[in-house]
Amino acid sequence: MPELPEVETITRQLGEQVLGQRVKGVEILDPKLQGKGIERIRTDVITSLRRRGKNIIIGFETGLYLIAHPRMTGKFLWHPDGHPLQHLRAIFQLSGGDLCWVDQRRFGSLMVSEDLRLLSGLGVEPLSPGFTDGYLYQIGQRSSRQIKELLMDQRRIAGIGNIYAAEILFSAGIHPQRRANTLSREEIAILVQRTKVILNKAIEEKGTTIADYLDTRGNTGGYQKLLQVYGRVGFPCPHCGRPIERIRQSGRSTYFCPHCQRMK
DNA sequence: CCGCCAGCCTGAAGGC
DNA sequence: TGCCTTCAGGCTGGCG
Repeated sequence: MPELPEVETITRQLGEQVLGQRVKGVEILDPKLQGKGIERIRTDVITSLRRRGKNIIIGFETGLYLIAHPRMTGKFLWHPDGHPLQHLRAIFQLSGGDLCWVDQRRFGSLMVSEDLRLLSGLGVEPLSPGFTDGYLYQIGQRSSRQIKELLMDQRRIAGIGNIYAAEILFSAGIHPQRRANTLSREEIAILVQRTKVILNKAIEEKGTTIADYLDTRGNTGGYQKLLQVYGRVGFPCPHCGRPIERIRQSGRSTYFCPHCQRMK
């Protein structure tokens, strides 16, 4: 579920909440999480917190890393003392409290490794200097895929999912089914610029909560108030007032304004 | 390389 | 009330 802004929020909060703490014990409640090496971090001190794409990377003094991917419903909750927790899948008992991994649908993954090569297939970070007009134009020219699919291809660009892809394309005025290799340099430049603006704004708002997402404090995000098209089928387009439509792309819903986002 | 689909899971919501 | 279908923010692997 979470995309880049949500995972960035989680990572920043964990940096404030658990950096420097020592692991006292680990309890794995979901059998699917067995065999991932998680028990190896039994007494380590947390020395770094990073994000790569939609992955949260917790580094330890021993050189181990815990790599967490929330998929649809995975989340870390820091020290939710006293509150009964549904869908609790793992508990990291730290010197300052409990870090709980909660995941209703159990698609999320946790794994421990000494190197981060398993993340080497991820594409450029969209908020890094490497995500330029030239880069997107180059990968676009080599692809006849629909532009929304390309934006969400984690091997090319790491961190954009279904919500922000729709919002970025609306903001750029580009139809989600446009073939990537038909976009002009001007359209590509707008796309890159809007991607950075929207992702940064969403981070500022601590992410988007549609149904399930919570940050590590158990709070919802704020960007759902700013969504222009996502989930808004039938509502008036904020630009032209015509109804927002929903289509299917590769089995997933895409929301857009057919008037403001033309095919040609 | 590409697109499409099932599968992985659980729960909410809507139709009848 | 209950039963059934559909839908959900992600990703992988298999097929053609």
